[in-house]
Amino acid sequence: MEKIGDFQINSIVQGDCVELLKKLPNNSVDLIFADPPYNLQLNGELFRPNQTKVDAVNDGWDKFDSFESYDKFCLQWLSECRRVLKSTGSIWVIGSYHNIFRIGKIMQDLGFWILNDIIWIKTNPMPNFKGTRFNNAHETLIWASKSEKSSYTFHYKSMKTFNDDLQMRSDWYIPICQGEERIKVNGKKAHSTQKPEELLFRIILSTSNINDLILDPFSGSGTTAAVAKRLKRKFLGFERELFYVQVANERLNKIIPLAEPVLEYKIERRKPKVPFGSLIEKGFVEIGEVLYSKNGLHQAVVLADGSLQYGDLVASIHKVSAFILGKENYNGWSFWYVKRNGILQSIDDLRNLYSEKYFGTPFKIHSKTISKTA
Amino acid sequence: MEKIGDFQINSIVQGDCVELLKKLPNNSVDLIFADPPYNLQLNGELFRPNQTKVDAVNDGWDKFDSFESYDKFCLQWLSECRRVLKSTGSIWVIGSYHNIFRIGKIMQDLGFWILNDIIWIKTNPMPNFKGTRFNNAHETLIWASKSEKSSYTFHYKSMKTFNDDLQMRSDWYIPICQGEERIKVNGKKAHSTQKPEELLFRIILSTSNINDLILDPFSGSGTTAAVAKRLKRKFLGFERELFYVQVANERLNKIIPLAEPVLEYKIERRKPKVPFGSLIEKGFVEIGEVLYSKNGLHQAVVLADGSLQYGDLVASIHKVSAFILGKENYNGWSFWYVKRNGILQSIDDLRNLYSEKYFGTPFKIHSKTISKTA
DNA sequence: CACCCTTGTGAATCAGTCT
DNA sequence: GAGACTGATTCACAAGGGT
Repeated sequence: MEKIGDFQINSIVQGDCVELLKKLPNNSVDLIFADPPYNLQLNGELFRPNQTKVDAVNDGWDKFDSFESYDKFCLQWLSECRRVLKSTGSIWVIGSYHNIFRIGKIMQDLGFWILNDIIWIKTNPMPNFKGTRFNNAHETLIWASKSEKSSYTFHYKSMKTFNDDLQMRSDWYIPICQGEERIKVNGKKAHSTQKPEELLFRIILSTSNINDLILDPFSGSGTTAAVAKRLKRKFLGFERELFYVQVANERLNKIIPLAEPVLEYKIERRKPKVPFGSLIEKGFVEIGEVLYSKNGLHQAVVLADGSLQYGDLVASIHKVSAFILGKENYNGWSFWYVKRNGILQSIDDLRNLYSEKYFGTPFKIHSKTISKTA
Repeated sequence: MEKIGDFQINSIVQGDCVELLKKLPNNSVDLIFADPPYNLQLNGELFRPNQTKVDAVNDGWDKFDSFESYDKFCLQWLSECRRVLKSTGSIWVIGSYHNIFRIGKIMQDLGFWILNDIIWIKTNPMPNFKGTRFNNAHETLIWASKSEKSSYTFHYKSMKTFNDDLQMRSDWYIPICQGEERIKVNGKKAHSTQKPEELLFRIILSTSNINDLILDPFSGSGTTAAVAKRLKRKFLGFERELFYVQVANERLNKIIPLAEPVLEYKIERRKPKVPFGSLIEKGFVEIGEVLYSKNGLHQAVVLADGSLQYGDLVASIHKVSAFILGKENYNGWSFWYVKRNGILQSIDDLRNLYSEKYFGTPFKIHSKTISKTA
C-alpha cells in the first residue's frame, strides 16, 4: 500500500495533529482542509485546545491567557501545515468570529497568501433564541496559497459551469448538515460540528486534481476523507479522539468512488495553441493576402513569416492591432478578418477550423494553474 | 453649541484620527463606526477584458510598509476608540480579507467582545476579470461591545420588524454605492470607497438611540454623519484629507432629519438561486446520470463539475441545450429532464424541491431605497 | 413613452509561456 | 531569473441615445 512518511495513504490516524504533522515530509501534500477547535466558551467552562479543562476562577485564567494559548496552538499546527504543503498546493481553514480572526492573522504572518475568504451562508441556521444579537447565519473559510508567488490549482471554468455560467462568488449557500447525512450513534449526533459534504465537494472539486493528496489535520467525523474518496483523491486524516476515528472509518467503508471519466475536467481542456504562422503554412491564409479590421477601415498585408505589414509598421497580428487601437496590448485573433466570397471571416474562426481538422478531439486534460510573477 | 471635549458636536474635524481621538474624554461616545484603510497591497495595473483600465484604489492613505506598521497603526486607533467608548456603547469596523483578520485579532486582544461578524454581501460586485479566484463579493463587519460583561444597545425587535418579522441574520444584501447616491466632483467619484447609506442605516438603527453620539474616526465622504443626522443622532467625524471634509460638509448641508423613524429601506423577499451544481452536491441529480430532452431524442451525461457531456461537446446545461436548438443562448432549466421511476421529471422541478427543502425560511435579499434625501 | 442597445464602472492583493 | 511575446478574460446596474 502506498505510504506518505510513516503513514498509510487513505487512512485516518489517531493522535495529536501537531505531533503527527511533524512526521510528514516537506512539500508532500496538495490540499489541506482544516476545521480547528473554536476555543468557544461554553457553560462558563473553557477548554484549552488540548481539551483539558480550565477553571476560570481558580486557575487565574483570563482572556489573554486563553487567546495566548490558542494562538500558540494555531501557530504550531499552521506552521507544520505550511511546511508539508507543496508550493503548488493550497489550504482551507474554516472558523467563526470566535477564532477566524486570530487564525487569519497568524496565516498572514506565516507567509500564507490569502486568495479569498469564502462565506458559507447557512440556508437553515439555528435561530438566536435570546434575541440579543443578529442570527449568526454563516461561517468563514480562508483559502490561501503557500506564498504570494506560488502557483495553485483552481478550476475556474468548472466552477463557472457549476454556477450556471456565472463566475462563482465568495458567498456559498449551503444547508447545515442534518437528516440522513448527519451521522448518529445511539440516536445522538456522533460529532457536534459535522460539516456538510456539499461544502467539501466544492472545495475539493475547485482546488485539487484527481489523485492529489488531501490532508485534514482535524478529521472529526471524516467529511473531508469521505468526499475525497468519492472524488478519487488520496487522503490522510489526523484525529485525536479514537471514537471519531472509528466513526470516520465506518463512514469511509460505505463510500464508493465515482468513475474516472465523470471526474475529468473536460471543461478546462485547452486546444493546442495554433500560431498564426500555421494558418499560413496550411493555406488557411495566403501569403500576401489582405487582412481587414471588422469595420473594414484598417487593412494589412500578410507576410511570409506571419507578420503583418501595416503602412511602415511590420509586426505580429497582436502588435499591429494594439497599435491601431492605441493600446499597450491586444489580442489580434479577435481583431482581424479575411475576405472569403466577399464576406469577412474572423481569423479566429479559421483557427478553429484548423484545430478541428488537425487535432480533432479529444484534447489533453488540463487544469488551470495560476502562477504569479514577480 | 454643544461640545464634546474640544470638538463641536455634529461636525467633521480635519486631522489625524489618533491625535484627535486623544483629545476626547473617556467614556464619551455611544457608537463608533470605523472604515479604516484596508492595506490592499495592489501591485501593477489591472485591465478589463475590453482593455480598459480598472480605476483601483491607489490612494496614499492606503499604503503601509508592512503588516507590522499596519498593526501598530490599528492598535493605536482601536485603543483610543475603546477608551472613549461608553461601557454601554458598541463599535463597528468594516474590512476585507486583506485587513479584517488583523483588525479582529487586535480588537479581541484589547478586550473588545465580538458580538457578531456581519457579512455585507454585494449584489453587484466587480467581477474577477482574469478568472484567477472566486469573485470577491463581500466585505466583513465586526460588531463588538466594550468588554465581555458590558451591556449594549441592540434594537432586536425593531430589526425583526424591519426584516418582515424574521430575525435579522448576519448576512446583509446591499448594493454597492453607485448612481445618484455616489458623490461626484467634476464627473469623477469624490471618494474611492464611499459606503452605501443603507449599510449605515441598519447599523445606526439597530445599535444606537436617538440623540446618541456617533463617532467615525475615518469619516471619508461622510456617510456615517449623513445617516446619523437623518436618524437624529449626534455625530462627530475625523478625517485627514481636507478635500473629503469639504465633500462631507456639502453633503451634510443637504440632509434633512427625519421627523419619524420611518422605514426608509424596503427589503424584498427572495430565495437564493440554486445553481445546477448544488443539485449534484446534494444528490438530486447523480453524477454520471443521463439527462433527457423532453421528447427523449437528446441525451447527455452529467459530470462532477455540473457540466454535461453531449458527444464531444462538454458545457453547461444552458450551452448544450442552446447548441442542440441551434440558438445562441437557452435556459437549460427548461430543456433537461431526469428519469425517475421511468418518468421524465424536469430538473427545474428538482430545483424547486431543493429550494423548498433547504430554503424554507425566505431570505431577505435585495433591498432598495424607497425615499431619497432632499 | 416604452423599449432596446451601447457604454461606463465599482475597496482587485487578477496571466502564462518561452527565450 | 528577467524580459519578451502571446493571447485569455467580466457581472450587475446606471445612464444615455436611438428607434
